[in-house]
Amino acid sequence: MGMQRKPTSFDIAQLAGVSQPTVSRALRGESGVNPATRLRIESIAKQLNYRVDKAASNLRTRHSQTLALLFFEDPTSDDSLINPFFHSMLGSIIRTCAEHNHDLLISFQQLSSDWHTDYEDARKADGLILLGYGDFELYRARLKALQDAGTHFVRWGSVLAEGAGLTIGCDNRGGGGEATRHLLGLGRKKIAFLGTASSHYPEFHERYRGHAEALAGAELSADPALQIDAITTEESGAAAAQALLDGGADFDAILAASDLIAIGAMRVLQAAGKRIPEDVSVIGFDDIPAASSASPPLTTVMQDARLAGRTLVETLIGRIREKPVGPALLPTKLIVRKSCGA
Amino acid sequence: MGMQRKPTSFDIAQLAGVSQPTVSRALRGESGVNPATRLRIESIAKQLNYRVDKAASNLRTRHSQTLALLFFEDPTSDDSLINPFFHSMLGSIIRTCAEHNHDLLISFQQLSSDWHTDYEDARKADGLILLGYGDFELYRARLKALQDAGTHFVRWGSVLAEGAGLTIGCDNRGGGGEATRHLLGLGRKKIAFLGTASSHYPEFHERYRGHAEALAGAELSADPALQIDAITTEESGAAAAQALLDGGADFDAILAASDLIAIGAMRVLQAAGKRIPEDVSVIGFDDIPAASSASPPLTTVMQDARLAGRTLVETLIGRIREKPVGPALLPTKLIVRKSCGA
DNA sequence: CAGCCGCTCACATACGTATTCAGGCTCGAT
DNA sequence: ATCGAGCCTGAATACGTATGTGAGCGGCTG
Repeated sequence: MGMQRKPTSFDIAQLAGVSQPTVSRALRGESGVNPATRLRIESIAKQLNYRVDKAASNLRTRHSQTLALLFFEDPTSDDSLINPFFHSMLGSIIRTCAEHNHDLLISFQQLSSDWHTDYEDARKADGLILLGYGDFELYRARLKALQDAGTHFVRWGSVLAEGAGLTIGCDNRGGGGEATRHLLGLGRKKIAFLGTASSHYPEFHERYRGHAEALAGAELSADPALQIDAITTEESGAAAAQALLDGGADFDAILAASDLIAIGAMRVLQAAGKRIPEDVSVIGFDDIPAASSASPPLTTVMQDARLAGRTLVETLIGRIREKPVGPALLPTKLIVRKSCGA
Repeated sequence: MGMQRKPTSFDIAQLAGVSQPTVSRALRGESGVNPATRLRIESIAKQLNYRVDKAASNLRTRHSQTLALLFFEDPTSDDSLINPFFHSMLGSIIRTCAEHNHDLLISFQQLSSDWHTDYEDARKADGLILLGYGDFELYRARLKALQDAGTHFVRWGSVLAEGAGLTIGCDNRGGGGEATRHLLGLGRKKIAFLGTASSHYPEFHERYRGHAEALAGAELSADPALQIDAITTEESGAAAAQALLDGGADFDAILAASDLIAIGAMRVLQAAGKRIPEDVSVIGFDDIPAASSASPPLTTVMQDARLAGRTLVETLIGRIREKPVGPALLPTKLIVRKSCGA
């Protein structure tokens, strides 16, 4: 009842009439412990509500059974916090960690901080999951440093872009291509792409590349005037759409590099009197929850966030255990809703 | 470059020509260390990329500088994962933890598991943050056990409902009242309440109570036929609205116990040909992101999720440090949008 | 009967840090 | 020169667990 000292394996040992190492072995299910002894120890442990002291255990074993999830963020947005696409991934990561008996630490990181040494070096975690969009060139050096330090980590991003570390990502190129072919199939020929196409943003870059390849496959070519930079926020999408309108170029469809961009763009287009999908077909990317409740409901290239989270965790754990693991390219799926006019 | 052993405070001591305790003192900023010595030690530490071993430090100090965030969930929903209202709270919790130099563990919990002994007893965390809706009666015994065990914890919930532990919550009663008075002010008199009003769900119960009190203040009384149970999902809201329609009772407004309920209900009402807000005014609760992008944009009672997260963390840390902290009742704010017809 | 093996267990120790205690040093005052 | 008062520092130790090593014991083989 009162503020007793937390029971230790020594306490149990004494009560069970054995030594502390035997308690440790028994509770960890090691073989070579007499079944009767084990049972006695387990019973006493349960009765005392004993828990292995994680700190002591970590110190002795030199690992923590803990993964750290690091979100990288724009220092600018102090409010939106987590990109909605990562929300469902987060849930899946949490679940998968629990399945594998790992704890999960979570934190935000500025690209500029010295996160690359803060977790595994301090033995807070056995491995790192890196999440977040942002200028890839800012990561590159850090990733290299991480790898040189022998840190275990996986990241969500562009699998094709060369770069240090184990990367899990979806088939951005294939997804971009499929979306564009769908628009072409609807008879659209002047397709704008909203999203930064620079290689500094490899995922968007690949989506754009798939888009351009699909155009080429239809004997068309990507019009530079129809590509407008945007990062993955509604505001940026709205700004891009406005820029597109202001530019005066003719277009009958939009492929947005993310759903947030698409939603922001639709808002601006509708405010400008464009009907969706009659005047302009719109397709997004990600399939965040807001996509299906947008008006009109947004056709989009789905990334399987649940599979993504699971793959990240299991790949990381595999790597920690020195198993042979490699990067993974996850499939995308076109979800057809009203916004493209199918 | 290679797989060197991780440097320890002994390594630094040797290089600096001092003893290990001096290194520990210097790096922890303890007073009573010669400034020159301290500088030398700090320089060597930085050069070796030294990090204090958290496991050893935790073992020695007997605390972990870590908080654990426990989400309680319906075992049923394996997909939606986290209630959207908690998303922004999560971001704020992560940030506030970082500000106070605490790490954050996060996990999902089934109400039935033995979570109440898994974290602080194992010294994984110094304190617990409990989040989640659910039948309060299922918590009650566990909370009592937690408190009896001397565990440090705070929970988000109904501040008014008696129960063990330190609770932070918003003014559900006041918010419910304000929403209903607003509807009355618009001339609505037959206001339905969608949400479980039972005391098993204290937060909804209080919102309902505020609603009923506001009606009483206008010489009206709450019609039992206009209260329909619902939990905080869109599906449940849709089902409740359908039940309301099927029940045949006349109504000209809806106060939903959460935004998700409101959004689900609006969908059903609109499908049934009701115009919002012309035929039915709708007000939600929470102000999740989807509220402002619903059609029509949803009037709602905002809970300040950012303040909530910050308050939870700071209260918990205060409690861990044995400072005088108490429960907190956070203010709500009515956000008027189109759905109520103001 | 000697030697061996398998089964259980206890002894000793290591993990890396933080903290208590005591001692050496410098400096100024007498 | 002596002494006390700080100021720094080092030696010793504890935190609780996991693991390498070896001991006792009974049974078995040759």
